[in-house]
Amino acid sequence: MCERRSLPIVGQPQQERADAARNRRKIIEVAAQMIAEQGAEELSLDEVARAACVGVGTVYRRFGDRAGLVLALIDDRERRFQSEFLSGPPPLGPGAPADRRVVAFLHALVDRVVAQQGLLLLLEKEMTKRTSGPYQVYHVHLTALLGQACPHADAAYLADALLAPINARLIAFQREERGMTIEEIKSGLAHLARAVTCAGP
Amino acid sequence: MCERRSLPIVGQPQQERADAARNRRKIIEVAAQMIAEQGAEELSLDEVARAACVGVGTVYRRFGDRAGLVLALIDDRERRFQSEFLSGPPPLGPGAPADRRVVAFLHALVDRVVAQQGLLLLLEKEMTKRTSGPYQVYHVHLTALLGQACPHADAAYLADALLAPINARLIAFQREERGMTIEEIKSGLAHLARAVTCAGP
DNA sequence: AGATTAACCGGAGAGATCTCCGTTTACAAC
DNA sequence: GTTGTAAACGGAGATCTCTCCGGTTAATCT
Repeated sequence: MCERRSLPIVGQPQQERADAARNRRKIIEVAAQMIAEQGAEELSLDEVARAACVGVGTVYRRFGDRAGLVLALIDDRERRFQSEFLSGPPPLGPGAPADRRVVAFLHALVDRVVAQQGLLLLLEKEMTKRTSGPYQVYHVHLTALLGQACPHADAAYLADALLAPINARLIAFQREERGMTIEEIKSGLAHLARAVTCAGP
Repeated sequence: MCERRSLPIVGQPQQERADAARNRRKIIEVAAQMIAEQGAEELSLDEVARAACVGVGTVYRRFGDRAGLVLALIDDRERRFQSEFLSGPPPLGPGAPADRRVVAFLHALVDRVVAQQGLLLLLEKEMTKRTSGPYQVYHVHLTALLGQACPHADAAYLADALLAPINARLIAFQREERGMTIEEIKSGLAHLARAVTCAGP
C-alpha cells in the first residue's frame, strides 16, 4: 500500500515542484543581491519576500528560518571547501602527515570565516536549535586527523576545542577590537595545534 | 563652569532616583521568578514589563536590551565568582602555581556555565554588539596566569582559545547530543591547558 | 511650602520573525 | 482535455524587540 509511482532520488526530497524550485532560486538570488548591496547584518526575510514577489510564508516553507536561508546562501562555497579538505591536494587534502593537515585545515577555516564574516555572524546568532551541518563535518574530519596525530588523547573533545576559537564573533572581535592580524590568529592556532599533537597522554 | 553640587560616587551613575531604583528591583525580581517558573528560553521583556506593572519603555531604559537584563540577573553570582578567583583561597585564588590556577579556573568556569546554562544561552545569543563585561575580566585574568605559566607564548591569544570552548552552546551540545559528562569536558580542558603550558615556544 | 527641572514613566507604534489556513496550482493518471 | 490531489502559495495575524515622545514625578533650591 501507499507505493510511490516513481522511485525517489536518493538524498533528494522526492523532486521539487517546478514553481517551488523557481521560487527557491529566486529567493536565494534576491537575498544574495540584497546582501551584496547592503550587508548581511540587516537581512530581513520580510523584505526578501517582497523583493522576490513572493509571500513570506513561501520563504519560511522553503528554508525553515533565517538560519536555513543563510545556510543555503553559503552552500555553494561550502561544498567546494569541503571537497578541498576531503579530496583536494595536500597539505589540506590527503597525502600530507596528519599534524600538518590539522594546521592546514584550521588555517583554511580561518580564511573561510574571514571571507564570509557577515553571513557567518548571522548564522551563529540564529543557530540555536540544531547544530549546523558544516560543523558536524568539520568535527568528524578533525577528529579523524587528531586520532592519527595523537592516538592517546580524546580526539573528539580536542576537535571541539580547536574548532571553538574559529568562530565569526571571536575572530571579528580579535581583529577589530584587539587589532590582531589574520596571521597572528593563524599562528596562535598553529601553536595550539602543535602543543596538542605533540603532548603526551 | 558647570560644576556639580555633590561629587559623583565613582563608578556609580550619579545616584538613581527612588522610583527608578524601585522599578529596577521589581523588574529583576519578576524576571527571576518567571525564569524559575518557565525557563529562561522564552523570556519576553514585554511579559516581564506587564508582570512588573511597568511600561515596556521602563524595562528598556533600565537595562538597555535583553542582554542587559540577563547580565543584571547574573550579576550577583558573577561578583562572587570573580572575587573567588581574584582573591579567594587557592588553587582558584592566588597562592597556587600558575599552571594549577589555570586548570582550576577553567574548571570553575565550566561549573558556572553548567549552573547558569539557561541564562547564558540567552546571553550568548543576544550579545552581538558589545563583548560582555565578564568575558573581558576572564580574559585579563587568564592572560596573566598564562603569562606566568608559559612566558614565551602569545598569552592573550591562548586565553581566547582556552575560553572559547567554555560556552553554553557548545557545552550543552556536548552533554546532550554527544553524551559527554562534565568530568570528561573538564579533563579534556585540563589536557589542553597542560599541553599549552608545557609546550615550548 | 512652593517652584523648578532633570529624570522617569507609559504605551503607542515601527518593523521584524514566524505560524496558520483558505485558496490556488502543477503534475500525473485517465 | 479533464480531473483529482498533494503540494505550494500568499498574506493576515500573533508576538516580540526596541524607539519615541508627551505627560508625570522625585529631588533640590529658595
